[in-house]
Amino acid sequence: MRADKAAVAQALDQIASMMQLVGENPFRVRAFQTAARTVSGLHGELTAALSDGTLASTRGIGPAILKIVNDLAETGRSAVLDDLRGQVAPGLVEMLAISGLGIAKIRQIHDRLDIDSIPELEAAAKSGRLAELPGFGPKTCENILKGIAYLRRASEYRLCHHARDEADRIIEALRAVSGVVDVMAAGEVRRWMEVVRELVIVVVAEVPPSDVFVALGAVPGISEIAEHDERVATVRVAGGATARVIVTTAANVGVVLIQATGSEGHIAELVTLADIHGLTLRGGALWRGSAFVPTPDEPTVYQQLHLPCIPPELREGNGETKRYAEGVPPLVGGADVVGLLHCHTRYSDGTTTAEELALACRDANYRYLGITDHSQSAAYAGGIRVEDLPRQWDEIDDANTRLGTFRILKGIEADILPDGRLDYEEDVLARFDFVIASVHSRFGLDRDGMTARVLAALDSPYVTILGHPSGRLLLSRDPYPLDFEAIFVRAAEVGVAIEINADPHRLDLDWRLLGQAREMGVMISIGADAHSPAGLAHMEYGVAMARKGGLGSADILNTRSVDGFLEFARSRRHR
DNA sequence: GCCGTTTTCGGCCCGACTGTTTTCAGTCG
Repeated sequence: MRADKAAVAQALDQIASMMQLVGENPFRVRAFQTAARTVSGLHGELTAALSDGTLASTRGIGPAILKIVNDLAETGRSAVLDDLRGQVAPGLVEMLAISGLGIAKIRQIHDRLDIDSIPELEAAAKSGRLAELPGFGPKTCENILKGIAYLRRASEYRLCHHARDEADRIIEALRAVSGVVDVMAAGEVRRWMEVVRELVIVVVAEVPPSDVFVALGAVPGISEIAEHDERVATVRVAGGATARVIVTTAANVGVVLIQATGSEGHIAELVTLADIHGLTLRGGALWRGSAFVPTPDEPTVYQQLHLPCIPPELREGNGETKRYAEGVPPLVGGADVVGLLHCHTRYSDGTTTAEELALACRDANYRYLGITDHSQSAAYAGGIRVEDLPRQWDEIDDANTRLGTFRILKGIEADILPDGRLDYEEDVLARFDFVIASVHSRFGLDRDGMTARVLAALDSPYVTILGHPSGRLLLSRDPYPLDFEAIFVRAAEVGVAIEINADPHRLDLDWRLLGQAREMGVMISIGADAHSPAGLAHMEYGVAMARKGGLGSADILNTRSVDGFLEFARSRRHR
């Protein structure tokens, strides 16, 4: 096994991108893009899906792509991919990530200006050479420069799920080093930040740090040690990511882990508190006068500072030490969430049936599943036409007879149209168990226009949940401007929940706004936005955001039983 | 390249916005 699901999916996407750049048939390209999504959304291991024939019988995977997936899985290579790599400069593929640049423009840039890298493109845009091309004007050049700047800023960060994968690989390698007792992720990864700039790994070792660093250099996948002092090294791992590795002893791991995890603000709060209690937090250790205070774990440190152990998610320096001096109210946990909401099936842009998703949910100990395919206006996502709804509802009824106490609910993710109306007539909306309303188009409205649009949608008595309320796509699209205070006031008033969309590309509502939403009486719903059974894994990120926002079980709509959830949806219709 | 209650070839996702033009190509969701 040389490549996992993610690596194969990435390779298929690369093939699709390069095929576009060489002018391949767009439908052939789309077949590869669909296959990439299908593979990354596979339930279980790729090897299993290959050997038991699941993948071969999966929709969208034909003989040609199956062979490529097989080759990639077994050897990590594919003749098709290698061939394309010989034809297309990697810089051109990178350009596809620049917003506003598509295939046609990139090909023109390459063919007419002989440009095949982003730095060359940037220079041409600045010099005015680019604006001379037909179809390119000053606005286009300006947008390309903006797009390059955005991409560059974004490239300093990684999405949290990618960061966690990278951290896990490094941790695994470090665990194998002789003399290493324990290895754990700290920093932004441990705080569940939605984007991560720096990986930080703490190593507990019973040998001197220098021994660990020597061994580190020989670990497969770690290409160089960029710098290190007595106990800290910065290493580069395969793929270009860097990580800070901090080595400590078991007697001091409490302080080291706290310092490696907390934001600067959190550490500053702790330093102040230490001072108040006659202690000094300095140099990676805790001191009482000149006496070293052993801290074998984090609770010991917080205890010395007269604090409860503050969960890592909350260590942001937002005054949490003051807020939690009396004790930490219990945060919502993954097991508290019993309903899996916001899922797509083949009726729109999902890859499986409602029943297949339901079985995966039941296996994962959920008690109900809310299917919410896209509504009719979302043509690009294959939104459901009104005439197809009864067929989906029949299938759900049918599946429910086989699922025992598990329950599938009939929902919809209805587009909020530019004027704030929803995407179906009221008599159709009334037939769903619940409705998620989301904006998927016309992101360019100004703050007042967008706020009025969303407020109007909240006024529909059929809306249960406002989906991904800011529209942000982390590291690729900024949120649209919205008056969240006005939205929270209205949502609380009319009894609409607001979603934390758990897709790691979104994590929207922003956790920074959750405290305010709760104070204003807004119910929060955690939505998986799953397009396949693999999407169930999103929930961990959604729950983490809720925890970062300081929310407890009672603040979350889908911790309620199916009856409690339905009651929430219904009560709003009868106000 | 994939698929089939339109079934082995011919169709596959389309409407709207943006910036460029001066009637439309390219991009996006």
